[in-house]
Amino acid sequence: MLHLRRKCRTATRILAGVTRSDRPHNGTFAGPGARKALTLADVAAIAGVSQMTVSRVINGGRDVSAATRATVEDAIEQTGYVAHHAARSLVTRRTNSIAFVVSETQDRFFHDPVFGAMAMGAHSRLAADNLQLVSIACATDTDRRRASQYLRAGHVDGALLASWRRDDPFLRQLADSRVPAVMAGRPARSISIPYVDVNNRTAARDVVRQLIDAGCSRIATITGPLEMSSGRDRLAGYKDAVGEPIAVAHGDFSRGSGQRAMAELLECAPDLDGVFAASDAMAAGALVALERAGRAVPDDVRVAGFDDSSIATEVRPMLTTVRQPLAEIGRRMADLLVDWLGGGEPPKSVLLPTSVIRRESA
Amino acid sequence: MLHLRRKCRTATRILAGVTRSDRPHNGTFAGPGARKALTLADVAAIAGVSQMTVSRVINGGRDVSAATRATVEDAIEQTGYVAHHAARSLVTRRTNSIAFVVSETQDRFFHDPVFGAMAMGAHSRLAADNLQLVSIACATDTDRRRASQYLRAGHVDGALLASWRRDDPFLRQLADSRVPAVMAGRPARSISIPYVDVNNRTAARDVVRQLIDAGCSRIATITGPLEMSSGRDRLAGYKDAVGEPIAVAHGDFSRGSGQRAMAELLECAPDLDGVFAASDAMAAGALVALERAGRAVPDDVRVAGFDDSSIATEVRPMLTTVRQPLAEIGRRMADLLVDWLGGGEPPKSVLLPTSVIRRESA
DNA sequence: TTGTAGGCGTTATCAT
DNA sequence: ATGATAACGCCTACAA
Repeated sequence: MLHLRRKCRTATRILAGVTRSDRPHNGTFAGPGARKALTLADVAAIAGVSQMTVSRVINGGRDVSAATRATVEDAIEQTGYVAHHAARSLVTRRTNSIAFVVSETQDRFFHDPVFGAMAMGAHSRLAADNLQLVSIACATDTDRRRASQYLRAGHVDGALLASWRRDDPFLRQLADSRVPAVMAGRPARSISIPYVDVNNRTAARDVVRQLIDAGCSRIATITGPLEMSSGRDRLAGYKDAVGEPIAVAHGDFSRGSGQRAMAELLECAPDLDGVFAASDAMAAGALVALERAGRAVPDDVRVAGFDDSSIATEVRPMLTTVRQPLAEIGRRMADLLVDWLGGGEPPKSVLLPTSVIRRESA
Repeated sequence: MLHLRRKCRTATRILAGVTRSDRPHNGTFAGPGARKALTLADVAAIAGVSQMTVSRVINGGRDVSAATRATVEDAIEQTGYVAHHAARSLVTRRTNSIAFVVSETQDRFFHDPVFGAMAMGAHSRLAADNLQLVSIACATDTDRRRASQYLRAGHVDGALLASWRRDDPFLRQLADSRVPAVMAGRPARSISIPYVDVNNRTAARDVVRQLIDAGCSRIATITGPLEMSSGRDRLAGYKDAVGEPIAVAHGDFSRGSGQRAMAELLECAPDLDGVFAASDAMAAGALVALERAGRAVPDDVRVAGFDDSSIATEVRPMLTTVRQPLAEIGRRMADLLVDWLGGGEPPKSVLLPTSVIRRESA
C-alpha cells in the first residue's frame, strides 16, 4: 500500500495523535507464583464436577454429556486453565514438541536461509499434528552438552538435526540414547541415525561440469567443513569433474568464510576462470572478493554455488547453483520422525533429487 | 586455509578414499521405548544406595561422602542416566529453559539477522545460568495459539518476545498468565509486559535529518507494520523531521516488502531524492528497486535504513542507518527475565541508546 | 456418563 | 551421611 500526501488523508489522520513515543512504564504484575498455580482440582471445584470429568473435556470431551461439558468449558475459559505440562508428560510420556537442533552459532543459525527453509518445511509438517517446533542452536561444546541434556531429559518427543559434523560425540551420544532423531545429511557410518539427504557428490559434479561446458578450464573450489558429509561429498564431486584440482580453499559454509577463501584462491591461482563454492552463502562471499579484485562475473570468472537458497537470487549476478529441495528436506525429516513416534519403528533414510539451476553467475 | 595442488599433498591424501558417496543405510535402532527408560531407582540399585543419594549426587553432591559419590557417579556414567525432566519439573517448578518467541514465519525468522543478533545476546546471558534457549516462530493464529499454550503449560520458565504487534490478543493472554515474559519493543499501554526498547522516534528523526543535511528535500518513507510500536514510532520520527510527508509506503520490515514499496514510491513520487526505510532489510529491497529503475544511490536518491543489522554492510552501497544495539537488547531482555525468575519481582523496562551510522547510501 | 484409586519419577522433609 | 515417605498434577485403569 502506498499513500501520497494528497491521496491519503485518512491514513495520516489515523496516525495523528497515536505516534508519540511513550516513556517506559510498568503496570502491576502478578509475578510468578503470586497467583497460585491453577490445577485440575480448582477447575473441577468451580465446575462442580470431578477432576476426571474436566480431564475428559480437555482431552477430546468424549463420554461427557453436552451439559456438563459446557459447564466445564466455561470454567476453563473463565480461569484460563492450561494443563501443567510436566504432570501430563509424566504420565503420557509425550511432550508434543519437537526440537530442531543446529550445531551452529545463534548468528549463523539465524543468518543462513538454508535453515529457515528447512525449518519451514518441518514446521508445516509438524503443524498438521499440532506439534510445537522449538529451535536450538549450539555452537560450543558447552552448548552442545546442554542441548544434549535437554533432549535426553525428555523435553521433546524427538529431534531434527542439522549442520552436525558427521562423527560429533554428541551425535553419537544422542544415537545411543532413546531420543528419536532424524538428521539432515549423513552421519558417520558408525552412528545409526536415520537421515534425509541429497546426493551431494553427483550434484556437485554436475554443476562443475556445467562450468566446464561453459568454457572454464581452470576451476578452483571453496569447500565446506570436511567434517561434515556434505562438505566432503561436494569436494569429491568437484574432483570427479575436474580431475586434478587447481586450487582448494576451505570455508565453513558462511558468507564471510567464502569471501576469505576466494581472496586466498585469487592469490594462489590468479589465472583461475571458474569457482565452485559448496554453498550459496560462500558463493556470495566469493562474489564480493571477486568484485574487489576487479574480476567480472561471469566474464572473467564463472561462479557456481550450492543449495539454491534465497541468497542465490538476492546477490548480483544471481547464482548458478545446485537446487536441493530444502523445505522438502525439512518436511521429510519431520515426516520420518512423526512416523517413528507413531509406529515405533526407526524409519529408513531418504535421498532427495537435486538439479542444476543456471542463472547469471555461470 | 588454502591448499594448492602442489603444496598440499597431505590434505589431498587424507581425503582420498573417504569421499565416496554412500548409499542410505540403516543400522539397528533401539526405537523409542525399546529400552525401558532409566530411572533413579535403576541407578540407585546399581550403585547400591538409595534413590535419594543418587539424587543428591546429581544435584550438587553436597552431604555425600566422597566414596559413595564416586560409586554413584560411576553408575551414572555407565548407564548414561539423565533425570527425567517432567518428573523433576513437577516438583521443582523449574524447567531451566527459556523461549524466544517471534511472531513471524519460520522463513522471516531465520532470514532477518535482527533476530539472530538478539538471540545471540540472549543466549550468551542465559548460558551463564545454564539455561537452554529455545526459539519459536509463530506466524499464523494457529501457530500463536499453539505457542501460547506451550508457554502457559509451563514448558519453559519464561519467555523473550520479539516482533509482536503491540496489542496482539496472544500477548494480552500471556500478560494475564503467570508466565514471566519480556518484550523487545513496547506493547500497547494496556498490556503490562516489561520491555527493552530504543527511542525509535528520535532515532528515526535523527537519521532523516541526516538525509536533509545531505541535501535531500523530497524524502519519502517506507514504514514497518503500524501495528507494531517500532513501526509507528519510526514513522512518527520521520514526520518530526520532514513535516509534511512526500509519500508513505507500507512494508512489513522484510526485504521483499521494501522492494515493492520502493517501486510504488517511485511511481507516485518520481521526483523523490531520499528514502527512509524503517528497517535495513527494507532498505536493501529498496536498493534493488532503485537499481532496476536506473536511479543511482546515493547520487540520485539517498537511502537510510534502521537497525544496523548485518544486512547494512552486506549490500552495495552499504547502508547509512540507525544503529540499535541488537545483541545488547537480547542480553538485557534475558537479564531482566533471569532477575525476575530469581527475585520474583517484575523488572522495570529499559531504553537503550541508538546512534546514526553514516555509510555509502546517504 | 461420572467418580475413585493408584502411579508416573523426581525432590523436599524429616528421621536416623 | 544416608534413607524412608510424602507430595507435585495429571491420566489410565476400573468401579459405580
